[in-house]
Amino acid sequence: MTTAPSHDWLGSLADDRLSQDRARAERVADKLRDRMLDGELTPGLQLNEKAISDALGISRNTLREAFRLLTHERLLVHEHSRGVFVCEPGVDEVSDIYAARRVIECGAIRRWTDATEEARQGVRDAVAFGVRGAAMDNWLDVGTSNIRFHRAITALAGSLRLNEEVQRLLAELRLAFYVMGNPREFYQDYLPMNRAILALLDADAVAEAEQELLRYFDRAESHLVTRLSGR
Amino acid sequence: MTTAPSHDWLGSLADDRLSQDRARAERVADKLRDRMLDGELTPGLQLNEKAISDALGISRNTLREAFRLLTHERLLVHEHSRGVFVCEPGVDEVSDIYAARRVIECGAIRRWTDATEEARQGVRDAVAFGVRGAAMDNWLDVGTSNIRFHRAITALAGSLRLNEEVQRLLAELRLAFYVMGNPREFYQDYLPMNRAILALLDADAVAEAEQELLRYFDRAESHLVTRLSGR
DNA sequence: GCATATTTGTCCGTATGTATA
DNA sequence: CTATACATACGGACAAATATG
Repeated sequence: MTTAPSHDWLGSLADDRLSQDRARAERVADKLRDRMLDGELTPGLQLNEKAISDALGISRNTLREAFRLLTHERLLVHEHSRGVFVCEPGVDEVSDIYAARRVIECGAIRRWTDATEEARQGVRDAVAFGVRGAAMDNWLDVGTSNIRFHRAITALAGSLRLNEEVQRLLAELRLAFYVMGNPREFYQDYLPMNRAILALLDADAVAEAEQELLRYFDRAESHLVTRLSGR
Repeated sequence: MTTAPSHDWLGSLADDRLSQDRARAERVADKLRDRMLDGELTPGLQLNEKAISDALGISRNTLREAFRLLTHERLLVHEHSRGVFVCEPGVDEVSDIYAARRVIECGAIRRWTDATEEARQGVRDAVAFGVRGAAMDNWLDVGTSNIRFHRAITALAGSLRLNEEVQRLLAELRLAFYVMGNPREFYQDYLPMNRAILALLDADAVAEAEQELLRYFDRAESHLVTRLSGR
């Protein structure tokens, strides 16, 4: 596990003062999670308890509770008597995540006709957001639209627990995306696939949409795996 | 939230002394989880920090970390400045759980032909265990065999993350089973269904097996929901 | 409605064990 | 092997919220 001693990112955490009362640990966890998904806290980085708790003006116990939350989300790994580190997902983890996503999202997309109109509209909105982003050459928006698209597909099943699980899986995947330097390279191929899936759904060709979704998973996984194994 | 002041179950927690070194909070969480799934810690019961930490010979901070873990598994609920309570899942929660299980397990069962022989054998073993239990009129074993069966179905997909999620869902569901006084009443109908599903799988009739699995979910959910709403 | 006791939320200081230089 | 740095866990403290009479 590589240990980068730079704590430059600490400043960005302490900018706004945390107010006193409740759920402080969860707010700290939210802050740390944001920094991880921004790419500021890179995979493999060690998180020092004292440095962070001092920077945030909170106690170590509170910070440890935040670490627990993030460890449970698989964004941090905990090595006994060594500390916590930002996860760096490898090939095995990525394959496992895609196996889970294949099951969940393919199961969810079949509910298209049974889903609420609101849920179906969520899928359309996600695609539309990505189309606008691509038109304005904003590939960061295209990336987030892709996330939104897959969360919207999952939401067709109408289960909060399923939604949360997919959100965890996507957050974990985001740490693997770190190896993809250029977001455009990764996402430009997938926006057309999302549009195709939506077109099939709107034509009530649900089985074909599921097949297309499976093709997406195959391509995205192999794309990511080849990048990860070549390091 | 009902608060039962009886702390009789504390003795059974403190029986074997906790050894010193690692992951103490996780072991405490395991102990508490076992007591919940045994039915010793009944839904709605409040867990007193000081009483439990004293009984276990651990500090409050360590116990609070264990609470965090179990809260994240949805086995405990945390009410601010009031404390933690054993979850009592209602109709909405149960429906949500079954919606998630329908997606996950139906997606997983389709992998039957692609799964490893080891995973397929796991399904056969679970059914066989239930058959033996029924023959010996041991309905507790039949109950655990049902849990094993559904975990084995999930394992066909070959994703550790999916397995863990289903395990969480089943643990949460177990708290809802509390309203079913007689385990035999609940399980005796489902063992034949599991046998039928296995027979269809072994005949490579995967689509029919999935349909039968869906029927199981519909029956189990309505069975539980009618019991929960009539209180 | 009020006063009191209990419980929780938050934090500190410290002793101990462990890994790394 | 020693020294240093760090994580682990404990006990105690105090404020704030809640429950009880």
